[in-house]
Amino acid sequence: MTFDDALAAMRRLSSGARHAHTGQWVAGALRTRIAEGDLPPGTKLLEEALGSALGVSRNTLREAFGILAAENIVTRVPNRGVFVARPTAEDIAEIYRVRRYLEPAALRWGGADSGAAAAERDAVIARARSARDAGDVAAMADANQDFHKAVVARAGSARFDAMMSEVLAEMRLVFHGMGDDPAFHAPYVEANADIAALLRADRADEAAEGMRAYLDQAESQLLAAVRRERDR
Amino acid sequence: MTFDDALAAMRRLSSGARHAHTGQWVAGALRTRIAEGDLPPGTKLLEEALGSALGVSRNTLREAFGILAAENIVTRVPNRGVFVARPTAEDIAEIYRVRRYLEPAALRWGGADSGAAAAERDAVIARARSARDAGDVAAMADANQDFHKAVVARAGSARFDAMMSEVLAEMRLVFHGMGDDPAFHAPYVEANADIAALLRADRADEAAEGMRAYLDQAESQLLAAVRRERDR
DNA sequence: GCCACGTGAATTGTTCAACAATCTCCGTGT
DNA sequence: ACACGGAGATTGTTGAACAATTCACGTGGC
Repeated sequence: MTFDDALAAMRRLSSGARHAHTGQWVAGALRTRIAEGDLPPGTKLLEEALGSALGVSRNTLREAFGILAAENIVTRVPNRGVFVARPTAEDIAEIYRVRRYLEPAALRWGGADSGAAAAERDAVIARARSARDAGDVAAMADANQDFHKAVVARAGSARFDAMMSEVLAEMRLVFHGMGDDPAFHAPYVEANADIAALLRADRADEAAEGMRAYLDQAESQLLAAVRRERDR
Repeated sequence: MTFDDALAAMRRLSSGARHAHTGQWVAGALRTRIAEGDLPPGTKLLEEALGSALGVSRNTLREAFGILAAENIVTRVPNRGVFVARPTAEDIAEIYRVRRYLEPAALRWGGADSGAAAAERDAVIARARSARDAGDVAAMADANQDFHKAVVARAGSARFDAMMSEVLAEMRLVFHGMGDDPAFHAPYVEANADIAALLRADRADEAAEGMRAYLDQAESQLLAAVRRERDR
């Protein structure tokens, strides 16, 4: 049966390509569409339409919805359907609440970091700087997210990594919900560099407190921008 | 249509009782069965059998499995089925990794706590003490979990509360997987009280560091017990 | 004009029956 | 002892069905 196995594997790779992974697959497809900015916040996701578009049954699509709902990327309203999440002010507050504990904790108690980790942070910062100088807002936002992910990675917890990724995915939704102002991300490039410098100098406690102040300021700036957007 | 509505609501409450909630309902039923200790770790959850037992279709049961899998209460092995999770040593390490950041962070940065929060902690500690004196292991474990939940609640984040609940649910699975030693929980009653005292004295930083040491010790003690159990 | 009120269509929640893919178990031959 | 095949059981996925609920819209009363 080995030959048939190989055949089946190839068929799986080329064509439709899945048994026991369809739900994950669909969830992934939707996740990137949403992160990319197609399917903006508030969009209603019709089961029939999406199911036929992706070539999966309504049941399977539903499973994917379950996954995305658990990640807060999508909102399920009973008997009304699922929508691309549109984070509220309270959602933003919760995002920063999470970050304001998670990131400082990872800085404060993450231990002395390996040279590799420090090098990776430096690379991310360099990427952010060149994106800023090139005026590439998307790349700047990406690099910023990568920096904060790297900070949390110091904790070495898969769970925290996942939580941070979810929270940052929600941040993307916030940005997609409003006009993406180029001047918004720029100041944070050097703020990140400052944190990295403190960390490299083994001043973890100061890095942690600096991060808390940083996040406090970022939150109020973002909330102000959102309010401005709402009253426009 | 108000009368028909009321009728429908009553019918819903009395009989089968759900449209748009069945998945949650089933997940909840399974969750308590597992937490209670029926369905011990490693148990295979047959779709056909469980579905008919709970009076739901295989599809709906599957949705419930998805919810529980996201909570790490249940393990999904593709094409093999779902099993009540049997936490490995690495899982235990991850649990304590999470707790070792989350709880100290909540202590350190949770701010001055309200009298209500302090009073609730004291009540929990009193409950733990009387359970210990009465030799009621289950009640002691419950009170201990409540204390640590109260600590994390200082952060005021629904997300952290949920994460802590999940992690503690996994801890229950660990305890169900081994013989529940009465002498195991007892020492932690006073350790909790010490943390609470530091907090009440506004010595948050010491409370945080104390908690880290506490959790370090608890982890190695638990890992040793698990290893002992494995080699039995 | 405008608001309460059905009424019918559209959509979701759930079930059921089927089938393909995969795993498990068990005998067989070597 | 051990690889090799099947037969049966279980999971993964689909499609169609139906009940429950919401939504859109036209009607009538004020």
